[in-house]
Amino acid sequence: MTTPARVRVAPSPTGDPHVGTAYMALFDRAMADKTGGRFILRIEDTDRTRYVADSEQKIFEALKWLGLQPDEGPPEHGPGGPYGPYRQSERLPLYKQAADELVAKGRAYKCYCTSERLETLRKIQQAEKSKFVGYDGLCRNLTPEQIAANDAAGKPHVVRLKLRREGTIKVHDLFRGELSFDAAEQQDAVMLKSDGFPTYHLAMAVDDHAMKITHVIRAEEWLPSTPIHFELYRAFGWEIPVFAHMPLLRNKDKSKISKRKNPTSLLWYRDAGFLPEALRNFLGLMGFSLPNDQEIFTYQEFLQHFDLAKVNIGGPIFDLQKLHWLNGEYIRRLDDADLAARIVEQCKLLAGREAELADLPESELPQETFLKDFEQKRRRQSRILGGLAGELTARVAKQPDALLPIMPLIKERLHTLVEAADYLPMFFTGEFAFTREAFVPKKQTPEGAVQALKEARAILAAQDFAAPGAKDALDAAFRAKAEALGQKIGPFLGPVRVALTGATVSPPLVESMLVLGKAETLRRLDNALKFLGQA
RNA sequence: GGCCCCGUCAUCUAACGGUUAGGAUACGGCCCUUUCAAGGCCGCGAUACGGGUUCGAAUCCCGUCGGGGUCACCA
Repeated sequence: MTTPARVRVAPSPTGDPHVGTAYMALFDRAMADKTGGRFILRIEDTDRTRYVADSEQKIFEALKWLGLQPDEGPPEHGPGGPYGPYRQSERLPLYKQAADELVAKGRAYKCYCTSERLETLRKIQQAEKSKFVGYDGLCRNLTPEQIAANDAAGKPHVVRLKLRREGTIKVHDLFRGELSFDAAEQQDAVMLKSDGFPTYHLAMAVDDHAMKITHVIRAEEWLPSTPIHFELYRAFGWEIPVFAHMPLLRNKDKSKISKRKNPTSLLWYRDAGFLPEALRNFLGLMGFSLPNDQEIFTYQEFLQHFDLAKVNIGGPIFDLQKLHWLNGEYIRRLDDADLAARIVEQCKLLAGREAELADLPESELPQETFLKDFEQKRRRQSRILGGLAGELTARVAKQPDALLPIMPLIKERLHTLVEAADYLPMFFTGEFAFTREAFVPKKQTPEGAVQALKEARAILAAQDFAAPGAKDALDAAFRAKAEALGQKIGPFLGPVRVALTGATVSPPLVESMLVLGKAETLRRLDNALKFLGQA
């Protein structure tokens, strides 16, 4: 039952690595691991007009980041393998040979129709509301003499698959079972383009066959062209692998996930401070579930329960809000050293990218409210974090565990690494642009603020920060003082918080003071008093 | 529009043909609290609709409706 599967992910290098690629790669990786098989990365670079030079490198990095490395793939980025080359542009002779074979067998033919003719044809068909839209087969029955004449005249041509005109074409899908398509509605698809490059259809079949792929796990958008693929395999006389059409990831409006409505670049998720294991977990939740309502799981746990046949094929909406929650869960489970290291890495990743991370004009911001807020915040936070890179790396270089004491204070406040920007700066600078409003919220008075600062200063000045139990002692002292003044502890510590952190929202105060040290804490209180004109 | 796929809370999903249709996110409330979080408790909230089959249907069948995908010398 579990013969080793050979599966592949086959992205085309046309831009940033896509979240859908990672989604397929996860299920590929699981299928290979579950069966003791192999996971292959094949680069489908047959479209020269859309080729982006550094895309392939990014795809590989993104898969590595997610821990979804292939077992076989282009040797420049990894393991290589016995079925190479793994880049379609390096396999051109194979496709030519395959196309020739089909023509020789009478299963394909040369077509000399111009793209102008094709376009006109399409327009007419659409205008006539014709049931059939597609190539009309004009060149299907060219005589050998006509073909020779065309070739002699140097006319460019494509090679088209010669499909049956009647009956039904049966295909099989792992999830949906047998599916029938009317042969008359299929068109003679192009196999070889006039530039000598293959189309997806030919290249996919030739390579999957040559690479001994057992399971074609791909997106549902391919379902309509599956009849062509089955007929192609049949024309060659090859064994047909199992086809499994995975659901499409969706935008909030249920349309297929797209750049304009949802972040689709894996690099975006990395930049925004999502943990690879959290994103991978989240992708695993899309269409699959573990027993006992378990939502947070390691790859090993996922694998333990994985069964390709149990995938839920209703198209899941990619809910960034839930990923945000899940990422927070993962961050909270990180130990302090790990979290600190990841924050430092994130800082380095973002350093020097201020221009790229500038605020977006309203018109370029996403429409959806959560995403819009997230993107605005994330850009601001990214700039702050990037700016901290130098200071952080310097401190860690001097003292490797310098950040450790801070981690417990911020860990449970983070949902992404980038959100550390909201809490970290106060530990590295005491120079704040104070405003009077911050010190004096509604219902409070300037005198009250000054008094609170002075009282707090007195308590702190009398306390040995290094003493055991310093935290509890300070807690108690602040509490007692607030009570003595007839105040609640919250409002009492308000001005102190602003003095110490420059913000009205911060990590817990007393713990923060202990991290800062007595001298720095007192200095900041004095600065604040000076600002309020009460030094 | 033709063809194809899909249809359980707003979202991700669970439920041998027999459950008060479960969990999670989000949202609301309460508790905890030093701000913000985190955490705890409670609440809101779904089997698209109509027919069958069956003692019994979210589950099987048909239809309707809805959503999506696809109709390139792109993948």
